[in-house]
Amino acid sequence: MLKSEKEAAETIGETVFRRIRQDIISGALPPGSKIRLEQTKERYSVSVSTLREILSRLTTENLVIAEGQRGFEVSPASRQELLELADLRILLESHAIGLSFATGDLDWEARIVAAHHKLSAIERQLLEGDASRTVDWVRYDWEFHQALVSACNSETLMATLSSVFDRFLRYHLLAESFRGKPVVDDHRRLFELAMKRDVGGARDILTRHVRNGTEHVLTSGRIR
Amino acid sequence: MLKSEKEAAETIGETVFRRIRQDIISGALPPGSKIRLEQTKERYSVSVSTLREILSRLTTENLVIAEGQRGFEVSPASRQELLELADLRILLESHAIGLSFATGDLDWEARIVAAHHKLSAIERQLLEGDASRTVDWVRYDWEFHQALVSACNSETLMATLSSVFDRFLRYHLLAESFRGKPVVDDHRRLFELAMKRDVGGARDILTRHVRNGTEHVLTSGRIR
DNA sequence: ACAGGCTAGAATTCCGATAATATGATGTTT
DNA sequence: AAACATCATATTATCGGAATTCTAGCCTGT
Repeated sequence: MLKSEKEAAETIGETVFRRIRQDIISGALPPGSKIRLEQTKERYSVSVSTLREILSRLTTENLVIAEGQRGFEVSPASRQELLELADLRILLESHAIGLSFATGDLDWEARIVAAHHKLSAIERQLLEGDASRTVDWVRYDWEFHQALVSACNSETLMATLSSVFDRFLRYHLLAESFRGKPVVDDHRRLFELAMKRDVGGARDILTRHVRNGTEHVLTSGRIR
Repeated sequence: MLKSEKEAAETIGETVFRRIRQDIISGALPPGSKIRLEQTKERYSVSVSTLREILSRLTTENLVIAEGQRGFEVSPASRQELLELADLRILLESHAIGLSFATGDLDWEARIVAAHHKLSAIERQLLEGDASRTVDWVRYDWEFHQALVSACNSETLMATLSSVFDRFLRYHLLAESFRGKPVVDDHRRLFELAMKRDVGGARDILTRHVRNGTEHVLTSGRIR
């Protein structure tokens, strides 16, 4: 988890991988759209081989679909998948919260305090109408939720949750609207409950948080 | 040449992907071992590009690790990961059992009956000492557990569970020994509880089932 | 020993070629 | 007009090889 010194060995594939993944999650590459290799390799300035490598990777976490001899396409968005992801996120994150709250030490608390501080600062700006910070908000939101579970002591759980979270996030970014004050309140409550190590309470808030978010995305009407 | 139709839709990459994945799970490619591209591409008769594509895919589910400019290696096995996988399997499969038991119809019951029939037939042979069937047992075991959750109605959950299951299975195959009668009894109980739609009971058995399996692997002494 | 540099081997990336397949247009039959 | 066959074009899947960069083992001189 310490990634200090030897970060220099970044390969092109790795970099572009993150870029494409980001573009899918953010909606820059819209759901269901065909990914033509010649065209896309220009866009990201990589060769076909490297591009295929990247797209292949993304198929494993279902952000991209590879069909027989028909190439790749961005995984389509469906109401059904959104509901499944919401369910899974609640399951995984609730579990992780239980583990994390039980063993978190002072460093863990500090991470949460810090993450919530940044998050709520951005949220204040958002509520005041400064929409330019939504990109930051997305990152800080994830970092806050990650901080909450960061003491769960299971790489595997964190990785799985992370993938589910990102795929869930894609639907929110497709809906293109910040849910507003209820979200901010949820985060504050989660923060307080974490400090009190109230697992049950946190789980309840989280569950509502995710379900309301899902509802919000669905009623925004951009998902079929 | 004539094209054999059913098989034509499969790409080489797909085929070899499954083969390599299988070889990792079965231990033919041992944990922690370096994967030299030139050498490995011979072994599976594919080009470097295709091989890299495949290995990249496997990194996403943590069966292979790609390190900076240092190539690929089979993900090492650790006591810690085994415990994490066990935990995650219990979490996911218990949840899926809840969903599945609630909505399973007659077809679902039939799938379980069929799967358990096959599984127990193999297990009888195994108990009588016919070790030649372990490969089949592994498949039928998974098919039985899959049948149990097959009515959970969540592709995402099934896919996640499937990956966790396989990675968990790798540890069992490394331990190289069938646990014997307790496993058979667990399966019979799970079968009966499924027919009775007893979610709580099934979850209890499953939890014990997985924990005992983990214990068995750990005491077999092949994992550091 | 050991620091530094050299070198053989690997990995990464790109490119061009080829065969197989899909797509779309065109024309023909019913 | 709908269904079907045929063919040209576009795209994919795969391969082998070349250029570049990085790694790791080895050598050498101190």
